[in-house]
Amino acid sequence: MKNYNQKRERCCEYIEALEEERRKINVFQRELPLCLELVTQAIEAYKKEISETTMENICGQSECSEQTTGECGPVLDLFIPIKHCSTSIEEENEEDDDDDEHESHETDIDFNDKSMKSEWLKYVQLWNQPDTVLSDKEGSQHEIGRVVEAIKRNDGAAFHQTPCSETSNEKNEEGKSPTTINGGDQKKEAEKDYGRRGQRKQRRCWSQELHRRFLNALKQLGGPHVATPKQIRELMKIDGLTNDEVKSHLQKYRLHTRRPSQTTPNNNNSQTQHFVVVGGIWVPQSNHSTANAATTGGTTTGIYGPIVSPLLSDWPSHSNIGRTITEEGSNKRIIRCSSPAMSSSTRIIKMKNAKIS
DNA sequence: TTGTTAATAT
DNA sequence: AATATTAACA
Repeated sequence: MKNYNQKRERCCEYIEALEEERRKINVFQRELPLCLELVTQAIEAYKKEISETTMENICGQSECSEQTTGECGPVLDLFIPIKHCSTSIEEENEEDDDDDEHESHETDIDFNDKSMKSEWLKYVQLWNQPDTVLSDKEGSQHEIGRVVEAIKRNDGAAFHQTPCSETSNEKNEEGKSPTTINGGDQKKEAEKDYGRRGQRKQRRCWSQELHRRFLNALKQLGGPHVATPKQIRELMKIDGLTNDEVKSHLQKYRLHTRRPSQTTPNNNNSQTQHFVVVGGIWVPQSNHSTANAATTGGTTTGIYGPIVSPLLSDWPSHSNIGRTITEEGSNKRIIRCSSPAMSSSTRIIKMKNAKIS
């Protein structure tokens, strides 16, 4: 009776929300085929349920609906907490994107169901590490587990230029302690896995979100040249993240930072920038005067790109990570900097020292 | 601890 | 080719 109406109404709500979701996802059809499929399936399931409920209502029977509910309800609850705010995954991203202050609540308030779920989702997004996340409630839902797994992989691959490790992710069930998410266990796992043969940790993909946090921390600390790995790690508040990882990422970031800007229009082909050796470094012939600036690693305006802008942009010079894919450079302008690893002041100093001593 | 470099893996 | 991990060194 009223049960029926309620149920029906709820289903309609779900369906509506799902369809909206599907519209959004549709844009990323290519990148998130499974996600799309999942949502579609869910919609179907709910439609089916509605019709079944109708039948029940007519016949006065109530029985088989339980199954369908059991099957697709959890999925929806997992992905679309309609009750609260009809968030989508992306919106969730936005949420902890700009505001940095509310990180405290993050650790405080969770432990009701919803927060647990969002935590879960966060981890799904932030890490490509497959294991240790699905804690419980998979008893009846292998299917969902698989789908989720697939989505995780897909998501990881979709948003990043590097395909992460897509293939090696499917050996994570058995009886392992399923509860933990943090780094300690990851390490242990890694040791277990690679202990015999090698000792390489599983490669970690720096997802957009992760990188955003990284940038955030960087911003707060005053830029890539003053921030230290430890500080960054602490600000990022990702557990399992190690200093070394941050260090490595920071290193890469800095390299990007001091790379030549893409500004030089290569239209004139014979445009090989002429470099001149000044005091042991390569500088563009045009302006020797910037040599000093270049060595300081500070505000170089010479061959090295603008440095302090990265506060807002993802990667200093070029990046097809985040934004629209801006038609990759069809022409390579390789000549750039003569020595790729030629870097900061320390190097120069070292060179000098070496020569002196 | 941090910054670099180089070797190696993905 | 780009990235990530690691070890070694200053």
